[in-house]
Amino acid sequence: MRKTSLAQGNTPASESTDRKRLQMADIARLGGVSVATVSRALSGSTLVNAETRERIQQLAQSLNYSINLGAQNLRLQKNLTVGVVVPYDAQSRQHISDPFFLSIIGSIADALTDHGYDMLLSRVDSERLDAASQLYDSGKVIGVIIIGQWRHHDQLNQLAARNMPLVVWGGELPQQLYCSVGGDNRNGGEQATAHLLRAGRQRIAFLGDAALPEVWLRREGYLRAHAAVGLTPSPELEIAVPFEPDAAHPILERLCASGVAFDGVVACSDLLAIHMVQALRARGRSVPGDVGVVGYDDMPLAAFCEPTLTTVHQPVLEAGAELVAALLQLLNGVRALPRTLPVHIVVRASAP
Amino acid sequence: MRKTSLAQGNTPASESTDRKRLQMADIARLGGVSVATVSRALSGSTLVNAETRERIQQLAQSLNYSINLGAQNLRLQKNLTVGVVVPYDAQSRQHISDPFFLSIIGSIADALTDHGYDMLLSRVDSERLDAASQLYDSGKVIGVIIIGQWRHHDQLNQLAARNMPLVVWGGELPQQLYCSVGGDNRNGGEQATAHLLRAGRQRIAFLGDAALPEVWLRREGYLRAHAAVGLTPSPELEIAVPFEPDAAHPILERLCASGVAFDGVVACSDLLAIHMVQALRARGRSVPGDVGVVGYDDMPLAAFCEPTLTTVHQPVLEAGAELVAALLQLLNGVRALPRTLPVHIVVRASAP
DNA sequence: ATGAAAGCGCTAACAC
DNA sequence: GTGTTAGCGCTTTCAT
Repeated sequence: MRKTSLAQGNTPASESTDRKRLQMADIARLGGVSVATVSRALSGSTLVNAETRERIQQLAQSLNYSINLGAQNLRLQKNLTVGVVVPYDAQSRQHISDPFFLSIIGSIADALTDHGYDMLLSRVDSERLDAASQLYDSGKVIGVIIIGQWRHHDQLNQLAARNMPLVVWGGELPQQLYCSVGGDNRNGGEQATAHLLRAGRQRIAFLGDAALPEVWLRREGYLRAHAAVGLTPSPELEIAVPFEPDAAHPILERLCASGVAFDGVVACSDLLAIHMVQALRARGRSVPGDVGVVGYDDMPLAAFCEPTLTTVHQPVLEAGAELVAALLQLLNGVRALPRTLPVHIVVRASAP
Repeated sequence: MRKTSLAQGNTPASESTDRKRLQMADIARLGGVSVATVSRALSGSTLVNAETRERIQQLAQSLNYSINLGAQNLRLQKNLTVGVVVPYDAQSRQHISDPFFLSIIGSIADALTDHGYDMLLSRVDSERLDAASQLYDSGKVIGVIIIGQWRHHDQLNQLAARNMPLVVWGGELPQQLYCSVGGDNRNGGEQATAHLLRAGRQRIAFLGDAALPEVWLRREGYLRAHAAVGLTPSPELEIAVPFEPDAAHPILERLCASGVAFDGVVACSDLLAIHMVQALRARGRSVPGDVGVVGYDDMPLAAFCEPTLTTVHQPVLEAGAELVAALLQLLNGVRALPRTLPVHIVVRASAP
């Protein structure tokens, strides 16, 4: 055990060069006071003489000293770091790339910053969402925001049951123990579908993996919109497509080649919509002439694609704010109810 | 001072409900051994009896116990968290929204995850990049990656001088004390400009804020490409435009309305390029007919815009990996040299 | 108004 | 092989 109580000893191992970090004992020595006084001075305590306080603060500042937050947190049992978990697809080891995901991360970062929290960005296997608990159990973060429910509503429920503060971006499901915040997927799916039906389209394909709750809900909207006009869509029009473009593309091409007839498409992301347009045009079918395509998310570039995308707008900025607000509630021991944010269709060229 | 050495006391304040966190003492008590043994067992030490080790590990696992990393880090003087700083524009308080930025965050997240590091995402005022040092001084992170140099090469140099492990995404500048990783901006600007010149365009506008080093370098390429064919671009063709679309748009419109003649545009981001196309078309000028437009970044959607964008491709995935690799080098006490990654133009419809 | 000392949850040197 | 104990950098009670 090293004896030097002052931070003079070279930091061992790992920190190879002499990156000795300044600590309170150093400030105390230099200021000719005790660590206790430094601690009080830096926290602005009135217990310490105003003149001394001032002097110590200056000293610390001039040396770029910052209180070691690890130690402070340990002592104070506090922590201002929130974990934001972005699942990745284990099979494809796909990178975070969907513009919508990235936007929402940005908006969460902003909201957390506004409230003085730090954001620890973490990736976990989408099949093991419960791995997120490690962040919490190890005390690294005080709560977690997970982007998307993926296929594991069950795991999310278990996490919440362990009473880890948790908010999930996704759909509101029956018997849900965790707090979710999400767009109104059912209504979004319905609006998208109804829009196509109103335009006289009859055979509308649905692109998305209904094993994901959000997609499942959109599909319900899709069915409901059909029912509202006395139709039942043919099952062959429901195509299970993952969100990852690379994995999705061949499936879309197969669909176009399959001979299954359709004149409308409801895609569960703008990215899917764009790839669908590509696949269709590659086989000589026009959009929106032969087929009307509606996307989902209204990503920033949706208005600049070719064709400009008709799509269901999700309120990204509000999403970040709401996710964070809900988590803060939980941290205050207040029960946070799931929240469904309104969505609306934006009509552009891909499905006028 | 609370006396209970076992974690039975309710956690005070902030944690309102009884979210008492399990700790080593609890496992020790339940396992009928000392904390030291638990510590050794969980670290897989062979000093402890194999059977006991096994038993303690099971016990901990079954209770979802995870070692408190704050305490462990304090004791071990280690830390596996890297700060990733995304500056924001103070005036506009713009959100992170440029797809290129978001992509690079994603690629850094992946690279850090691959190396077992956590990523703390933090936003700072782009006029106070030196605020990033607080992350380091407070021991929250062991090193920092800053996205972009913005207007403060000087502040970055100061940070590096304090010998904080720092890597910056941006251009390589003379007298640079910090390690930068970036695309070859000079060459990128040159390729973009040369491409337009080759197509017979004569008056080429340059869109970007040359106060930013990366833009400055691209502008050098722009000038060099002109020089190579014996031209000197008119100064009125250099337009100082910020990256933020909302701030940029009016400037672009003013340019189009100004009567300044031009038949080509080199934009410093794809987003700017797209907005430029909009502004031009709004005034009845065609792209690429009347004006050829080249973007920068080759964001994922560049191939799907209208018109599809001719643009300078930046290697995003490689960028994340290189940034992280450089930081790891620094952490190992190895000097990391600035690195300039090759870029190449991708020719699409906006400037064939 | 200031300092000495205990302890936040953990690890490791030193006993036995 | 296991327990006892000191101490990582900080805050706060208690004594002065």
